[in-house]
Parts: sequence; structure tokens; C-alpha cells
Amino acid sequence: MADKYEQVIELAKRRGFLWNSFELYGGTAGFYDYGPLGAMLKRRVENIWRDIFVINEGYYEIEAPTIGIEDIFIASGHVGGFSDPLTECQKCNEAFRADHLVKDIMDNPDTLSADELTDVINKNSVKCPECGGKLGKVYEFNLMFKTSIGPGGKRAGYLRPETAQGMFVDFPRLVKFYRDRLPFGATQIGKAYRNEISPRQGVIRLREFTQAEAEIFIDPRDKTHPGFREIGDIILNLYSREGQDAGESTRMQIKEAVEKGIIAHEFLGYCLARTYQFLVRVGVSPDKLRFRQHMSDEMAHYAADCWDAEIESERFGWVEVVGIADRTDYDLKAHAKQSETELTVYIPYDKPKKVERFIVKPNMGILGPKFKGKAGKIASALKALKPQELAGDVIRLEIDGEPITIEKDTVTYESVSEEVHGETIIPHVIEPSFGIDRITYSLLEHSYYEEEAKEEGEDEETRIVLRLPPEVAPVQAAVLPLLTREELIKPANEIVKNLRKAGILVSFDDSGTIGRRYRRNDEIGTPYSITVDYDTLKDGTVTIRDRDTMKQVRAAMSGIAENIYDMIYRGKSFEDAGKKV
RNA sequence: GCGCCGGUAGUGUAGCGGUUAUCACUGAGCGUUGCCAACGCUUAAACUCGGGUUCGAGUCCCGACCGGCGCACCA
Repeated sequence: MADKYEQVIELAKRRGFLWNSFELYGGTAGFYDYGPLGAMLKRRVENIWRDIFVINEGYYEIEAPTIGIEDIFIASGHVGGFSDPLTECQKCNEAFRADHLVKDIMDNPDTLSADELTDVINKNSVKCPECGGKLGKVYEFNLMFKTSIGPGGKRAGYLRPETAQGMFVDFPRLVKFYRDRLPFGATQIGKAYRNEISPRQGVIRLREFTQAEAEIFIDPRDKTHPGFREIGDIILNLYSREGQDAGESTRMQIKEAVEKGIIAHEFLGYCLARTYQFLVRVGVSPDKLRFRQHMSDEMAHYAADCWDAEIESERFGWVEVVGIADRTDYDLKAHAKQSETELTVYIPYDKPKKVERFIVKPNMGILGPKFKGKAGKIASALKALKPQELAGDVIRLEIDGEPITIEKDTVTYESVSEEVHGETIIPHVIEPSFGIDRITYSLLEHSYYEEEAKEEGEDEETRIVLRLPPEVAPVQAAVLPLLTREELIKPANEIVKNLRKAGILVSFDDSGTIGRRYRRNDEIGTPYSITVDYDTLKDGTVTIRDRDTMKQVRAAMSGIAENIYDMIYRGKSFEDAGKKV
């Protein structure tokens, strides 16, 4: 019996959701095309994400290039750290992690450069563990796709490995856009690229994939959230650090988890709640969803707390689909350093503060001629000193390891009293990061059902139905004349026109028996089928069939578009759409 | 990247040196058809790619590509 992944992928391929990319030329691992239905489905998922994070949370979307310049990824650590040092055996061509080969010789091999690793391997005559052959030069296999910008190949560019950096790099502009007020956030939905060594698992591990990320900049001293009360009662399936040690997850209200310190703070708890609501709304089963906290050794060293949303898949087990991290001020600091630009927000105090400030004024007229090139360094060292260190007759300093003596009268200092109206701070960043492709696959898997449908006196047969939420279903309604006859086709076309005017994606199908057409639509998840029959000509009503229950109601042909629209988008129930048949 | 296994119409498959590659479902067309994969007729559609062995290769051999599993890797 085929497993669910195969069933889902088979359907997805056959009906135009997912195709292997470049199939015509044999295909390439790690790349997938979204077919007509898949692209629409994915777009609807993205739009629900927009509804939640952009429209309702107010984190505007931006669009940065998918190619980034080298500085960005030096700052982010991707140039240096997003790679593995590899060495290949000259004899058998097997590739090995160079740092793994020397870990018995060296204490911290992962801190060495490729050249240093090559030296260590040569000096210690490390041989191929497989065949004993000589090992080649160590090289860094970076997981970023590299390219060059402009002719000549001088300027390096990289396809972005995450969309996040675009938001960090635009930080100074974003601060102004949001008129210097924290918290604020920016979002981006777009492609990211990672040159995976060996991508497998279909659409779970891609070389080109879609991320939806929010970077929310908050005041590091205040990690509460004004909307927390609204979501505090939501119960989540939490798989905390302690839970993982014990091997069990707990269902708990978010407010309780924050109170107990399991979730680091309100803001993170709030993001978990919105993430939960998003995933369930697009069609992920709540019982196949959990939030797993990163273990301390798994979390990036700078992160304060990090939770992954994981979805259970039959073949792949628990799959990470969202990462929600408190990245503190790491990214902004890194870009501030690389760009030599302050990336801060000025926060005014409620009331100006009186502060005593201690000011040191080195006399550069004396220091300059005396110390020449060192004068600058000496001056800044002096400015960092405390009053008692300046009190003696001579001041002793050490500059670049060299002791230096300064005469008392070359430095003056004083204490001044000033009013300070605010301060500049480096915001902390809360980052919810979504893998849209994994989510799209997961909701297909969770929506996929095979049912034994049995009519009286007939053989058992399988009905495949995709129970997608109506809001994400690519085709939202099918219009079906009961028979292929002109007098039924005409009103059907009328209905199609009206539905399209209302923005509903509708398919018209008059080929084959009505049963076959219902099944075709069940398979692609069309939630409602509208059938035109001879009563339509008599009294202007049509039947609406519900995909999941196969039940029907009769409703007026006039106003059908609004009727369907309300069921898809406004939570109107199927029973209220018309009279039971 | 390594090892093992596999790759035949849109989908699922049969064929494992010898005419025109099997079957089912699906798709399209016509007829029929009064609500859940009806029926009849017609029709479309495949040996992953490249080399080799052979009089002759889906079939045997080698390589590449793709997929599955295991190892390694996994911000």
C-alpha cells in the first residue's frame, strides 16, 4: 500500500499542483514547479499570511532583491559560517568534513580556516579513512549560490539564503517610515536559495523555496505585547526543553506558559498564537501541530528563546515549518559593525533626566606633537578613565602593549550636570519565519482523504477528496449543467459570469456524467458545486453541493455569487445557503 | 557525496534478448444520460538520457540524470 506521501504527490502531479522542475530535460533535485492549482493554492496561503501579519498586525511588506551583495552576508555570517569545510580523497574521490577528520588532533577545528585545516592534515599526515589515500586541499563548500554582479566578475553577489537580511539592511529607512516608534515590523514573502548538498524528501527540502518572514523590532526592556490578553487563553501543544528531556509534550494555555517562564516572554507567546491561528486557518490539523522549543545547545548563541512550529507528516515525522526566535540585537549589531553605521532608535524619556556627566578633555596641542600617530589612541583611552584614575600626578596607560606616562597637566576634566531627553537603543528582533512550501505540502497531506463510498447495489469504490478550507481551495466553485443541453448550459454560463465578477475562481464542466464531475472536483478540493437542472428553468433555483458531506441544498440563482462568497469568506454555514434537498 | 534498490502513456502497471510494447483507469470527440467515478462507438498517449555488447536491446553492461532507503550533512 502506497504511503500517504506517495498518494498526495501522485494526486498533486496528476492534477496540476506540483511538478518536478525541468522534467523535460530529466529534472533536477531540489526544484519543484507549482502547477496551475498549486500556484493558486500557494498564493492563497500567502494571502492569508498577509491578512494576519501585514493587515492585522500592521507589519508592512517590503520587497528586496533576491541577490545580495557580499557585505550583507559577511555581516550575517553566511559567507563565513554557512558552509562546511570539505576535503576529497585523491584516490577514491570520497568527500569528508575536514574539521571532523582532525578533531582528535585539534581542540576547536571548526574555528580553523580551510588553509589551516589543510596544514593540519598535511603536518599530521591524515589519510583517507576509507582507503588510506592522500587527501586533497580543504575547501569551503558554501551553501549559498554565488554569482557575480556586472561584467568582469569582480563584485561577488549571492542569492539570498533567507529573506530576513533585506529587512535588516533597510532598518534605517524603516525606522523613519515608522516615525521612530517601537515596536514596528517589516515582512517579506519571497524566494530564498540554498545549494543543498543532497536534497531529498521532495518539496520538504528545496534548493529554491519561499519564505514568509517578519522582523519585528521591539524595545529590549519591554517584551510585553498589548494584544496578549486577546490570545492568552489559546491552548497550544508545547514541546518545551523540559518536555523533550522527558519525551512528552504538554497542552497549555499561552498565558500559563509565559507566567511559568516556559515561553520567554509575552511577545514571543503572541507570535506563537498568531502562527497557530495561521496554520490552522490554511488547513493544518491542530492535532498534528506542536511547538518545539530549541534546546540551549541547538539555539544560536545570541538567541534568547526559539520555538519551531512542527507539523506531523506520515512519512517525514515532525517537520519544522516555522521558526520563531528572539534574535536579540545580534543582527542589527552585526550590520552596524559591517556598515559602520549606527542602527539604533532614539527613545525619548517621559521626563528629561538630570545626569551628572564626567568629561575628560585631553590637551591635543600637547599630546599631538609628543605622541604623533599614537595621540588618537591615547586620547580615547584617557576619555574612558574614571575620576580617581585621573587624580594622580602622572597617569599611566598601556597602548598596544607599550606603557605610556602622561603628565597631569595635559588633561583636564570636569563633572557637568545635563538634561538628557532620551537615549538611543538597539532594538531586539523577534523573527517569525515561515517555510511556505512545507506548509503548502503539509496542508495537502492533512486535507487528503480516501473514503469508501458505496451506493446501493454497487461495488465499493474509493472517493478521493481534498478537504481544503474553502478559503485556500484553488478552484472555489464548479458550475455544472446536469446535462449537456443548450437550455441548461445557458443559465450555467450566466452563473459562471456572476461568480467571476465576485472574484470567485470557478470552473465550468459539462463533460461526462454528473457523478464523474463531482468526483473530479472533490479531488482538487473544490468546496461547492452548483448544478443547473430543469427546475432552474422553472423556478430559477439551482442545487449547491457540499464537497465534504455530499449533501445538497437548493438556492436561488439570483444572488448565488454572494451566497457562495459568504460561505467561502464570511463563515456562512452550508445549511444556511438554501433549502435542504 | 557514498552504498543498496528502482525508473515503461497523464496515473498505476505487464513484458526481462526476437514482428506493430500489455492491461486498467484517465483525457479528448460523438451519441446517450433527470444528481454522485453508468453505457456504446471513435481517438490520443510511454520504454529517463548517452555510450557499449549483439544480426537484433525496455530487456544485458557502463556512465549520467531522477526517485526511494541507509550513511553523512541539515541556517
